[in-house]
Amino acid sequence: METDTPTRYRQLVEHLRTRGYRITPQRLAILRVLAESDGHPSAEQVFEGIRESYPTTSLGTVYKVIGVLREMGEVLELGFADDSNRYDGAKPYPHPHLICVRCRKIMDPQVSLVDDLTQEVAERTGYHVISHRLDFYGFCPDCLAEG
Amino acid sequence: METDTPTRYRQLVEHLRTRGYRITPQRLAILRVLAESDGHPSAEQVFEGIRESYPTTSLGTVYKVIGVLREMGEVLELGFADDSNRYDGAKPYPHPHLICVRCRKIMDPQVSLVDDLTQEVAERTGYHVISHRLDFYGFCPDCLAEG
DNA sequence: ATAGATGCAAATATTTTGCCGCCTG
DNA sequence: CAGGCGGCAAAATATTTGCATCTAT
Repeated sequence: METDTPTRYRQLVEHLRTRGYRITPQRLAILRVLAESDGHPSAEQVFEGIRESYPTTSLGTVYKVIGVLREMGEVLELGFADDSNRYDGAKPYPHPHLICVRCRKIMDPQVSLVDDLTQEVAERTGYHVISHRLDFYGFCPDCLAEG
Repeated sequence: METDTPTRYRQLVEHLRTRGYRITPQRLAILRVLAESDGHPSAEQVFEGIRESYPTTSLGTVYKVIGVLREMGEVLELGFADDSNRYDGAKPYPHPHLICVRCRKIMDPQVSLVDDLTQEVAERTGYHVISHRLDFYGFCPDCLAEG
């Protein structure tokens, strides 16, 4: 049910190639970070993660590649009012997020009621619901322990 | 259970006064727009709404007043990745939103399962959940009819 | 060989901040 | 009348775009 990191990485490369995009070292480095990250990195964080393996890549290129992946539906973009955008290339479909207000960690909770809630919204309003963005804010167990 | 517009307007004025903030014509105009709007206006839209009644107010002042209200918890800020931020001064507590992807209208669906979902998230993760942001995207009935 | 990608820098858009004169309390 | 507030403009931040050069195919 969960796609593992190496598989997801190869998947992303393959999808780009299939669509006729060129496979460059910069793109491979960016794809690896996006496939590996479970922490929902910002563009800046992807950029940092690439400096180690491929130091000459520019931030502009990171944005351009993310833009392509976003249009392809291979990356989920999470916008925040205060922070910069965060990206999820591991699970690019809508799913709930749980954000620690203290350490800013973002995790994916496993929940069963999402479909029920979505259906309730659709039935009560007459909308044709096609997507969602469900964020919960709170304190993670680690931060609760630390006080 | 719903606070009507005039009541909410007086409430906002009173809350500002109580906290020691000065009541100026500009602030009254901004508060009226925020209390009246059910459409979740942007700062720019609040600014436009004020030009009619109080043409000399500046956009900077709109941002400053919204900033004060946000810190007081009297306005809910909704950030979007692509769009500018939207503000809800009528119901400044967390609640689900339903956003039409065609006409960009934002409405508040009436749902019962939100608390259940929140509790499920908390129980399954050990987080202490304190807030949420629940957005559903789709086509509103009007846009469905128009094709 | 060539269309497309990179890198750099300038442009854009939104929100925040600084400062001075004015008005509320 | 004193300190907060409004208006204006500059600054700060995040992202997009333009263009010359380079490279994957």
